[in-house]
Amino acid sequence: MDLWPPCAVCMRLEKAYDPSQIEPAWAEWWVQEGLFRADPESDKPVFSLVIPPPNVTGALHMGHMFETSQVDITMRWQRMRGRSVLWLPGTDHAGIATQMLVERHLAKSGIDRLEIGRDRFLEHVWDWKEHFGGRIVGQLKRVGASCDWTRERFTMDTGLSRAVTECFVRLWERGLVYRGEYMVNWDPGTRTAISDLEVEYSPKVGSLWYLRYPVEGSDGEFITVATTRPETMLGDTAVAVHPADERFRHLHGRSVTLPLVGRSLPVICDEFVDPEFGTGVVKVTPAHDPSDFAAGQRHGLKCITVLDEEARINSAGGQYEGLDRYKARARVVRDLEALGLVDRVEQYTNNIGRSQRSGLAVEPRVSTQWFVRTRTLAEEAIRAVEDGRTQIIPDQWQRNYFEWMRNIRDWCVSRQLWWGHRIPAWHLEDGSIVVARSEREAREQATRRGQQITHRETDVLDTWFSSGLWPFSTMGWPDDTEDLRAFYPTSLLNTGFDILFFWVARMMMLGLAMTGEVPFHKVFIHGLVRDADKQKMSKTKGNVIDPIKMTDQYGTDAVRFALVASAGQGSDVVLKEERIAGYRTFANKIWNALRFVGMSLEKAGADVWTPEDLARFEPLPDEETGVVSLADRWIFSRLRSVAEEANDAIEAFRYHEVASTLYHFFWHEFCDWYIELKKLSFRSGGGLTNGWKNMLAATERSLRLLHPVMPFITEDLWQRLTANTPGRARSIALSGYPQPREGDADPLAERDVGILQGLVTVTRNLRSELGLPVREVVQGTVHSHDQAVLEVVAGEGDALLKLAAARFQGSHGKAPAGHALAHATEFDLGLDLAEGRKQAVRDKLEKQLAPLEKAALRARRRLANPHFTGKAPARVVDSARATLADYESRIERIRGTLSAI
RNA sequence: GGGCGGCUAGCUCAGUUGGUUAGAGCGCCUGCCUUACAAGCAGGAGGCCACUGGUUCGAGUCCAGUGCCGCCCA
Repeated sequence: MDLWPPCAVCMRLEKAYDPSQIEPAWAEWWVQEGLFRADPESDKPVFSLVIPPPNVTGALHMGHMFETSQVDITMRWQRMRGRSVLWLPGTDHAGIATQMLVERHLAKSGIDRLEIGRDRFLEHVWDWKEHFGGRIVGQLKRVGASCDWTRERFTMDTGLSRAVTECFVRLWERGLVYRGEYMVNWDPGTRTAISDLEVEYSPKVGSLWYLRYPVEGSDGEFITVATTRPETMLGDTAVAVHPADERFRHLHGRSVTLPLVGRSLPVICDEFVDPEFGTGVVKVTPAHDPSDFAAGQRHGLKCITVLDEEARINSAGGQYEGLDRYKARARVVRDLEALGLVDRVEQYTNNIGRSQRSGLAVEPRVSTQWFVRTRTLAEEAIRAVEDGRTQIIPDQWQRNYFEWMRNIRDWCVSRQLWWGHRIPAWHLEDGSIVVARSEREAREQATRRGQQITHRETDVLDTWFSSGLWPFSTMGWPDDTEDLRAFYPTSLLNTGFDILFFWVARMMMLGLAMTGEVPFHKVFIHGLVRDADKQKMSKTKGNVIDPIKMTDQYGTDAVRFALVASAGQGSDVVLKEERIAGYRTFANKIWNALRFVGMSLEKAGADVWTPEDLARFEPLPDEETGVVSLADRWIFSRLRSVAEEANDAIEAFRYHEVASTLYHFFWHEFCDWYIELKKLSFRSGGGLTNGWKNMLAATERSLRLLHPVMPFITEDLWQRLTANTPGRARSIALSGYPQPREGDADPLAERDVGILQGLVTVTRNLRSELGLPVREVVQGTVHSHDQAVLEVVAGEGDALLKLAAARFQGSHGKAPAGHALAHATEFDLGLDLAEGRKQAVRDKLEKQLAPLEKAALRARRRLANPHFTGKAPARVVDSARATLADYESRIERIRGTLSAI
């Protein structure tokens, strides 16, 4: 990439940072250069992660962006600190969602999938995938996700499909897959079974109808049943009462007649009946209600299905055949009313289960489906978390995981769809089934049984079945590959709590069952991205903030920073555009700081530096005086602390802490104090002095600290800063992450800069409170008992003049009465002022006195308490004494000043 | 019905094992175009840490209860 022709100092930057000028090019360069390619042969320690594969037809939303930002921080950090990193990207075929999308698309051109047939339809879906599948991948590249794009996978790739078949066959062979007629959640919209997890419940106000069924052999006697779904009465095969319910003892062993149909229904006794609900008598419809289905099994009742795949009444519904379930309901009620069999109707609110996909009310339906037996799989998955092989962070999610796993039900994995992994089962002439890795293998099995294959199973597998294999199917399983050996189990999974059960739990179960190992050692669960009103972002609400739009407008770095800085560990992000704009100004600050450093270096005539100059850990002394400047000692010490905090925070997934630490350091320490102090020693034409070398090293190290969080601007500036440095890394992403070294701490420098900052701040404050002209140099005296303060006053006169516009004399001891105007812990400060300012001084000091006296009173009371001095640890008591002494000293000095002026 | 989380400045949120006068960003007020940045600089105001009780020498932090908000499961 030759965006930057070599120049003496490649730092002639525009005044304002414009991310759109640099980001797309760097994003492309990172991919082209293959900087993030994983090396299975590396002997470095490994850090690996697979991306939660987004839907292949999807577009990047803020949730992806948030997750990607966090992961990218971790991955770039791991890479910079010398790990062999694999970040494996890819996409998911998203069975139902994609099939619906393509069906809708085809419908617009008047094409019906049932007319064109399975094969033609699948061709259309693949076309669609080729056409739109690249979008989200391109967006991930654009926002700088440092994935190994050479390893991109898709859940329907040949290799992954083979893994799906292999897994299914192995589960079948172990008796962990079974097929049978059971009640499942049926989505009449997509006309497929769906799993329990794909049903979303919401309360809906409806009616509770009380229907009267005539008792047989007892003329004129009725029993009344309560139901929310009168149309299902067409499929009733019994009525039930609780065995201990005395009210209905006389009905035991009797029968009733089902109105409209005329069928005779036995009265059964079963404890599933709640005597408190309705009348205490319930109609039993085994084909259309889960608990009725179970009761039907217990009592050997017939199961009469009256609804078809689209929830219309079928031929078993007699005169109602062909009616939609809601129309049928109205007709049934009307007809019963006409017969006087509707006793009454009450308003009733119940929870309606809706399909996550179609939004239609789910219909409990008996059908033949494939299930994974989950109990033993779940037990192993629970154990793996209990014994710490996999750690869930933050740990509150562990409880949810255990709770769900312990109450898990068998997993319905068959879907009546076309787009997905077709179940590797073949039907034989005698109605039996073989499960096999291939049609040939199936034929062999059939032959052994003396049978012929009639056809292959038409159902496909739940999308989450293939997603459940993702951590190892993507690395070549079931073969024993180099990647699997190097990178599996993966180190970390970063994902949202919304798919903890859908995905994480299934990966745990299938991973352990197939590979004998946990799929990942740590799971970090992040929160949701919400809008400014804390609402979930959704297309239907129209409140989505498009990450790509924000990226184009403010820069990826700003969007990433806003996302990670806005969320405490594991908590939701409330995202406002102003916040993103705020971090663009931070990027601009960095840009200008580097612009200034570059310009100044150019003026100084320094243009070439060595890697050693950049990697310096100890500041160099001034060539003439042989002394290391206070500013340099201080910034090197601060860099050490910040490196420590940043490393610790990233390691522990405290991303918001990384963000705020770096933000504060760069802006309020590096820019506000370090650069300002260094300006004092800037000279033209002096070349690359030691002072410059120190600044260069500090600047470069700051960029490296920031890189994982703000990859684009730091890459760009780092490339410019090091353009003429021989032997440097190709990219900042491949340079080292700053590590704290014990010897780099300089507590004396930190103390002295603290004093300097105190003097400057107190002076500025006085200046503002007293209304002194901003740049008028004032004279004054600093009184202190502390030798360190007097040394700073004597040694940092230039800094005080520049930063506080003041010339100070040091004076040992207390200030004479009335001379000082400000009283800090370590010093009194006096300025030479005209008389007229005295009242302002008085106001200011009196304002300070009140809270100080309150605090002193509290401290005094505490120290007077013998329980405190007796029981609290000595260090706490000592520090309380010191604090009180400080309060009292300041109060006394302020009072002294007040009475003297 | 069972479970989980939250309640701290006008807004969005930090606050590690209990220990000085509770922090940040944004917003607000005042003054500055100081030779990197007005997307800037300097200064400032603003808080019964939801409520009640308890443990403790000491509670935003630990315990119990109450209220409100949100989420998950049935």
